[in-house]
Amino acid sequence: MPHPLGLRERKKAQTRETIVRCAMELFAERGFDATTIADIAEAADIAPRTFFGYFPSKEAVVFHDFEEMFADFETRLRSRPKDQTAFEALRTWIVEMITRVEENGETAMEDQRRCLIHDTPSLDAHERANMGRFHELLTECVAADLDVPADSLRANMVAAAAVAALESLRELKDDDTSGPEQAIAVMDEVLVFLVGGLDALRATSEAGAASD
Amino acid sequence: MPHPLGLRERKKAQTRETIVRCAMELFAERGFDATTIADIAEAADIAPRTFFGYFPSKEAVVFHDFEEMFADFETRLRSRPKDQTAFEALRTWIVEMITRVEENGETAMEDQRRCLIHDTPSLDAHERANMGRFHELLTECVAADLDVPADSLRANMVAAAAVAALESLRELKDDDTSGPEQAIAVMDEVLVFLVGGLDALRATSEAGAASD
DNA sequence: CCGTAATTTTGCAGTGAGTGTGATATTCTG
DNA sequence: CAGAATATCACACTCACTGCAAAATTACGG
Repeated sequence: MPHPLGLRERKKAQTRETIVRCAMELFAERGFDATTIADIAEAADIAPRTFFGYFPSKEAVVFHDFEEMFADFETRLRSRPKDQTAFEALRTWIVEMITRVEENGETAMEDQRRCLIHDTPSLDAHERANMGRFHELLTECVAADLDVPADSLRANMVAAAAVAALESLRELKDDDTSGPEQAIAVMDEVLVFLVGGLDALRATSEAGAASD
Repeated sequence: MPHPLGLRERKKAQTRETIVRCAMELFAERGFDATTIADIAEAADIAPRTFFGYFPSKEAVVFHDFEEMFADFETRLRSRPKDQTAFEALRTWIVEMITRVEENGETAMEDQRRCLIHDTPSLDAHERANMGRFHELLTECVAADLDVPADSLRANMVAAAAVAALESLRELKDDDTSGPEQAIAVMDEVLVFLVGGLDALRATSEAGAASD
């Protein structure tokens, strides 16, 4: 048993990577909309029909690692120790994510991808849908932390601010030498904001209850 | 001069309304994806090609009033009195919007539209892109209010929470007899949260500056 | 090493959104 | 009512994406 995976699995993984690499190169060269499936297939040396055996749509190539990433986050979030808040879990995860990207020297690639997404409307919409999933998941867990219903406004706001910070981190990264330090600083700032806001809400609701 | 608008303009407006009405009926009956442009064209008694003279895409029909709405909000926001915050302008606008919809008895139609958007991925993505425009605009104006750069984290968070409230309002509306009162209550809660959060940030930055 | 079953790749035909173009019909202007 | 402006339409096209069945590839038992 010399191989951890059979020939089939290895070839599939390899083809998938080839598709991603070729597609991203073409997108960078001539833009997302100006690149056809046929172009990608030719560059990756596969039949156009085969592309759809690997990805359900052209957009999916750009977000090829999202499902994995999201699943990882969800697992960590749901299996976090009882004394850890959802926000803390998010912070830890983000720091690890950034560290990993920098270790692998993928910063340039990530930047390029962000630009592509930013100036292609259909990709931008897709990205927002992805962020929406983060938002939903976070709302649910934040609600549990705060011991309020999952559709409550404050859980929703807290999650929204956290997601905003996440987006803000992406834009910040190409500014200068980032490292995880800046991310930590940002998340700390968010935490102060959220705790302050929640305290204020608690204060007014207590005052309201006292005056009743 | 018996007519405020020429025959042409009137006919165009009428056709546009017919398209919207027919399309929304079909969407409600058989779903968005199961309805083709050809179906809509037949129902509205126009040529399929003519549809695209009125709307750039099938999705655009569902959001037929967004551009107008957004432009209205932007105007109000940018021309608001100097002593009014962006958040106050948002609150006023929302209350007017809700009041108008209820006066016209369009609540049922709005609900139906929300459902359609919610369970059609492509529409959901489009909706999120629209909300993104609100977010950007609000971020810019909130930043001006707070006297911080437009790409600063706190302006972004404040705007994100405000947008979250906006979304939260839509889901809340079909619960029971809503009226503008609930919207006002929600916005007040958001305001408490935001002010509390911002105060906390100010407090820590002052403490940090003092300890330096 | 070989046959066969499982799986992957591929070609082909088709649906549906959206665009460019030029002809035809309608409305506006003088 | 003639002619300019504009709206509608038919036609042909590109491209994303799907279903299907044949062909190629890989895995496995003997």
